[in-house]
Amino acid sequence: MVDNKTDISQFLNEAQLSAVTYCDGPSVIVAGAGSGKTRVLTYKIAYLIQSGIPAHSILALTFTNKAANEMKERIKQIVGDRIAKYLWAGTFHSIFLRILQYEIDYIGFLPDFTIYDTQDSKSLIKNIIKEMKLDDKVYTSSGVYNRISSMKNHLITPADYKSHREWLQDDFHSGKQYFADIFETYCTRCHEANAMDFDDILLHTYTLFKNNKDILEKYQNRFAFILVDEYQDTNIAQHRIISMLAQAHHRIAVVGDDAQSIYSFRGANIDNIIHFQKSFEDCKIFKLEENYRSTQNIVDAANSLIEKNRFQIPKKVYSNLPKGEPITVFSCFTDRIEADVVTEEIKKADAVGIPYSEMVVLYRTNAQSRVLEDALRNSNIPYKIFGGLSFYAHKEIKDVLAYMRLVINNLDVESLRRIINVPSRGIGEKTIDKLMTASREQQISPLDFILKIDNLPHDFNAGTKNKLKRFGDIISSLSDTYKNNDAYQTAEKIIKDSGILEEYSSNNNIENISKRENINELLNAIRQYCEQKRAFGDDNPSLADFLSEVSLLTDQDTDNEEGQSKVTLMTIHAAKGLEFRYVFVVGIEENLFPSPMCYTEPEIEEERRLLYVAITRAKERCFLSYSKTRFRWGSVVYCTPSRFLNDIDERYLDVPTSFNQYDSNIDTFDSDNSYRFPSFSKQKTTTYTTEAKVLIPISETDMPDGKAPKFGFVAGDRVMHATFGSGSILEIIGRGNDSKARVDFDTHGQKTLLLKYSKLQKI
DNA sequence: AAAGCAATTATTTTT
DNA sequence: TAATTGCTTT
Ligand SMILES: Nc1ncnc2c1ncn2[C@@H]1O[C@H](COP(=O)(O)OP(=O)(O)OP(=O)(O)O)[C@@H](O)[C@H]1O
Repeated sequence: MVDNKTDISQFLNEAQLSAVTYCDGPSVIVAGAGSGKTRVLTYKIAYLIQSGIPAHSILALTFTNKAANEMKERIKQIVGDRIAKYLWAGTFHSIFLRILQYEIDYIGFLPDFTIYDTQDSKSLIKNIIKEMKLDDKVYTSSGVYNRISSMKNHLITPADYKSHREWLQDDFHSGKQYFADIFETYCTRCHEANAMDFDDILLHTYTLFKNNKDILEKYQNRFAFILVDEYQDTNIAQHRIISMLAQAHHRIAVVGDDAQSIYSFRGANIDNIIHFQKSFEDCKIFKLEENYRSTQNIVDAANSLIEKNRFQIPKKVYSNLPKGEPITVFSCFTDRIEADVVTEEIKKADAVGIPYSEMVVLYRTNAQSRVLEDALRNSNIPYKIFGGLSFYAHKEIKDVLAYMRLVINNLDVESLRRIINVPSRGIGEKTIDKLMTASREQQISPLDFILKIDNLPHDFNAGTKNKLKRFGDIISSLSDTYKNNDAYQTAEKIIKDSGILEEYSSNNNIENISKRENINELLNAIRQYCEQKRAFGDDNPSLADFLSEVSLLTDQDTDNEEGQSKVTLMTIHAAKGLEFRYVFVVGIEENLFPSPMCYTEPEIEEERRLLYVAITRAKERCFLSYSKTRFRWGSVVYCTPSRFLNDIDERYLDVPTSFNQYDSNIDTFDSDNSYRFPSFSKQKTTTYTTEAKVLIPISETDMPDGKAPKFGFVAGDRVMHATFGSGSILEIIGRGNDSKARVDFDTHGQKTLLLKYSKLQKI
């Protein structure tokens, strides 16, 4: 190795090094968790650059943008900043979007097309179903959306669909004969609105390459080497595009682990990696067997779990790290106690010097985060949550973004629908429906119709017409602003002229303040974006670019590492590829994990893989817990331990002393469940019940009934309510979180209000 | 057209 | 529980 180059062999074991240096043809690494697959990919890129392949000729596809950036950072350290900068690294969606935007002349869309998110798509589908006067119980927007998405991920167009007799017959027999028509209309409408959904990004890339040989050749030549991480979670469309690109030179390296395939619900196809050899017959297969991440106990426990899957590529994974602690299992009486137990363990870990940022709590569904948050907050433990309601999912932010999208792309019907009456302009449902029909008759966009309304036939009354025209004027003048200004200036004017900020400035209640803060935060993000772009030499950062970046953010991408060290809360899906010293997996119960939506064996096996992924995120310690009761959909439900707990070899589990009087009761609920965890004979399990809670600090709200008068109101207090105005409290009904107040309002009479919602203020 | 209120009903993971 | 839908009143 030339001495001015970092010798990368020092960072790799033998097997890894041979995978890195093999460049004569296609290669695939199928290896277990923590064996260094991502590491191999990273160093392989560095190796390629060191061997003289320019960074701008290397395409690296990762599962999140964050992973791409981390990879880039590491490569910069090895080969230097200036070279690594030009590497093509990102998610499938973000890279392909860039290509589509660049090849805009060939894809039949106009520049600055909109990306519809799931909500937009579902809303469009809902409107189509309504227009076609179909039963929305038979055709649910989610059901239709999922089916359309699945079709697109299999590269099936409406025309293809309609030529498949079998599918049409199946639809007919299941009473959904109009699905094909909805599918077709949906695609037409998206195109008319100059919009693409997530799946279209892949689909249109595929068609672009398929229909334009010269363009395909251009990218085949540009990408002299292609590398893909997490290949087990690619779908058919992605696999086909990658195959096309690599067809010319066969310089492709993919890595993955079939045991970690957890995204089949959005089209991921495990066969892509299992049968990679079919697409590239000369492909070389590498195996990595040593896990560098986790202790032996964690690796062995995970292996014993995944062994129970019938469909898998058998593989060895071992660890040479210390044996470590066994995996601890907690049995808890309620979900709240479970959260307290986890909180306690987090405190203990903190006390022995584990930083919060090295701890993660993983769960199956986002809804489970609530109890955990409460427990952590009560103990003043800093935490951050991924997923669920992200910043960009807030109503006020989505509204502002919709304005931006409409201003950028005047054809974007979904955005127009969303904000034509936000803030309230007296344009209601009837008017919108009429506008849609009329504009479709004229074959122009609704906005265009409004702008030309004086010269077009219509039956709006003068008042409504003026309201529409005023809205049209706002948008068209903002569109002019957009053409001549940068992202920040445009955004600022949109927020002002749309009237959104004003709407939330009318009164200073807590919600309005937080909405204003959010809007300002959005402005800040845009300003930062502009500064960043300018630093990279882009003089005129456009709002459109900001929007497309934002629409393809993954949950992990929204992490900003500044500030204090925090415990992470996320779903297992979101934790893909990450690692933490301490991992807590909660809610390992039947009807939750595995999800009650899974019936078939392949579905159950995917859930098992999900637990495998969860456990293998842990470096040092892993805690699994389940609860015997859980608060769900407003009532208490009884739960039994997940069958997966029985799949893990006892030898690697630490299940401390059992005592628990509740077992006998609860067991009667599921006497037919042969998998039941506490059922295996001398299995010892600690159940944390309220009685056992001496071990656990009892929070104020968890006390049986001595709940503090949480809201601090007593009869006789004078109070103020946002809508009813001032009044006097007549009595307080109940205690604690669910207490109500009967209030005699000066102008609105008597009302009974739940204190936790009513936001009463003492005056 | 909009706001307020009562009734209903859904239950997973995400680019 | 929370979000949505449908109904009633202004
Ligand atoms: N040869 C090695 N020497 C030291 N550490 C290593 C080596 N190989 C991998 N590691 C470390 O092991 C951990 C797991 O590596 P990596 O994330 O690349 O594995 P992976 O196979 O991609 O895992 P997963 O499939 O779970 O995402 C990382 O912390 C990495 O730094």
